[in-house]
Amino acid sequence: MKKDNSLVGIKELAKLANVSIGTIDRVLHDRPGVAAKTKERVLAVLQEHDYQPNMIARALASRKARRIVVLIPSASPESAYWKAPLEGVRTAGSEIQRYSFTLDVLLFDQNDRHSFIPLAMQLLEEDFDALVLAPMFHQEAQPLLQHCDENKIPYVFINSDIPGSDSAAYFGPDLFQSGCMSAQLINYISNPADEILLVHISREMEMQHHLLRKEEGLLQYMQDNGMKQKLHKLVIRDTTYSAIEQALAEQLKNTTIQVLFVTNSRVASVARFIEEQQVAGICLIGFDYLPDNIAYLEKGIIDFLLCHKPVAQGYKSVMSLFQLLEAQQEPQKINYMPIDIISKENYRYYEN
Amino acid sequence: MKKDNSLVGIKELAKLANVSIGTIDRVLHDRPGVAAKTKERVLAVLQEHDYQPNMIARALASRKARRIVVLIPSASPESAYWKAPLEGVRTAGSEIQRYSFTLDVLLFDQNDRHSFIPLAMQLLEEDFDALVLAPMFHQEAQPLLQHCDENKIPYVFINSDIPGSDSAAYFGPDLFQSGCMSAQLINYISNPADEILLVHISREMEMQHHLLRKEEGLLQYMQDNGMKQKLHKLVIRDTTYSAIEQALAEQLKNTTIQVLFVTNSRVASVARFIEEQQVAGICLIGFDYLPDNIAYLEKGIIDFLLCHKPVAQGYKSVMSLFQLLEAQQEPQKINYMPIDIISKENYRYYEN
DNA sequence: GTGAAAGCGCTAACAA
DNA sequence: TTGTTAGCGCTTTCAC
Repeated sequence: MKKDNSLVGIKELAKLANVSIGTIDRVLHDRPGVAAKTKERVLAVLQEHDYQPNMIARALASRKARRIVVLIPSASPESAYWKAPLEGVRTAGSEIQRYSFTLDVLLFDQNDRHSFIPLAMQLLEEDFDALVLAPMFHQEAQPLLQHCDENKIPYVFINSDIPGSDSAAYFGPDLFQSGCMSAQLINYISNPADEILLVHISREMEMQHHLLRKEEGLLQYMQDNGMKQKLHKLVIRDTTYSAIEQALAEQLKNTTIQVLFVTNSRVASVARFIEEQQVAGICLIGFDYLPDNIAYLEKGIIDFLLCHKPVAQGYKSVMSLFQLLEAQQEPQKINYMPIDIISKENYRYYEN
Repeated sequence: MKKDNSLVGIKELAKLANVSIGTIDRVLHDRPGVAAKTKERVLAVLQEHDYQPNMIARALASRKARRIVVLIPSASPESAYWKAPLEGVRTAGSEIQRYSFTLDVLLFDQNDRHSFIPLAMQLLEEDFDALVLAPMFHQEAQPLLQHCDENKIPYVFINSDIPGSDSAAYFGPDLFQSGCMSAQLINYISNPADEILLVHISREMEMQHHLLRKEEGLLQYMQDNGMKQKLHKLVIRDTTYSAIEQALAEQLKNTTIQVLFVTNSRVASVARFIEEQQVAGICLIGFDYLPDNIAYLEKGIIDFLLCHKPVAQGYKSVMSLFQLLEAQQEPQKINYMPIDIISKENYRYYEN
């Protein structure tokens, strides 16, 4: 109603509520030691004047540093994916450190659940105010999540979700929809008579779930839109190049494929195969803005990459917790990231 | 060298340089009234300790509000495009007001250069510290830009550029590349035997330049990639629906078109035509994430929309000036925005 | 030229 | 249960 741009400070409020600024501060932070009636009165005044705390003054005055910890996989040379979320996390970290926040990053090996356990254990002993977790290992994460629940430590999931859990938010892809998008793209670039090869390349069980959701989306779209293309499926559990090479050679010997869809970032290996074997006339689609993939996009061997803004995932995960801790601002529960389509003509300006 | 995370404040520096904090502050801000020798000594200490000012304290202490003004077209019901940059500008505005920055938005009618002139004149008289300008009217903007140059007031361009000027930065699309992207998309979804119709819909001369750059990109790509599709071109200068309807009907009577490419956000009018006339088998591509366009995307009448993150353009324009003023951080000169591809399957998660 | 001191809006420790 | 007060690191004014 009033255009008064929140120029009220605790001093004015104190006067208006007939209390001292100390009391205002107490109810602002829901600290004990305020009589119910007083609290009520103060709250009323707060509401009435739509008090907005001056975050700068707050940051300057409070010397207690809050600690956010981030527990995600490390980027391996084999899979550079996690470099991106880490970058976003770091950016957020440097932004919030002005507000006396600390950020600690703990990295585990996504191929080895045993690398996760000690980190999770360690956190049980330590002091922290919020957690960003890539929940690759549901079982192993249980004690940690329980600890958080018990101590009212908020946590958000990044990249994949544990639907049943009490997380404050999820930042990551809508895998099913991502599959639909792939199917639509394939539908546009292919003809009904064409044949499609779907390739899963992964040795991790947890990952499989990721990939299968995409497959489901693809199948659903194909069915809903009456796509007549014949769909072949190839699962490669050995992620070495020689294994991939062999599996592909085998498959392509027996079938004529026009569209090849790789359900994750390993698409570069397939591209390498296509390049080395000089397979012609295949349209190749895969995932993620990674250097290897971009190189093949540039060469025209990969046609499209889908991408879910991994950097933004990291950034937003941290910032949502910052907002929650600093301003009691509850984040949205589910935050699906954009499904970006990257090609040779637009990758240069892409923002991860 | 030292891992000392800039914990030195002006107080310590004062002690180290054997001066008072007042003097430190003077050299920090290059204010007069410091003996050359003293200044030297202080600067040495500053360097040595790699002093990083505490921006929070600075913001809290300084009561002088800096003023950024934004001069862009208003969003009309006819063309909602500018709603998006405005939104980004507003978001940035609310973020930087914490740092005692003010932001004023001045809107002109993009169809009427006479609406621009008084605003530009008015600014010549007023006090402001930085400017965001959508340079639709080059001629009319000259006095203002000159005024800025003379008074060392930094300015950035949004949405379109004036290459020769002294702007601190440009935030907007790479129109040529945008045309290339369109062509690539068309290449994927069409066959060599297909015919393409390129449609420019605009009555503004300045706009024409925008559209022509896209056309150039398209043509270049087609040539470079040996596209055999026949290309027709239609220019519609009357932007009312009936005019568009008539022009399209005329054109489609004489030619069989498989792909229709509209070079701006007016694609919704073309979609309406296709819907009303029940034209079948046409793939429609256009620009911008606007409600009307999205509605037709949803219906399956528009197939793809290209988009250059208009909200982000507004946001970044303002923030770059904020960074420049607040931290003397020079922005990158040219900031081409991403070229996003939006379809029925991914528009839900799109971030403007 | 230089220093001292009073805030900026808030937090937190200490009194009452 | 409440009020008072001393800072947080910096800017700015005023006095020397």
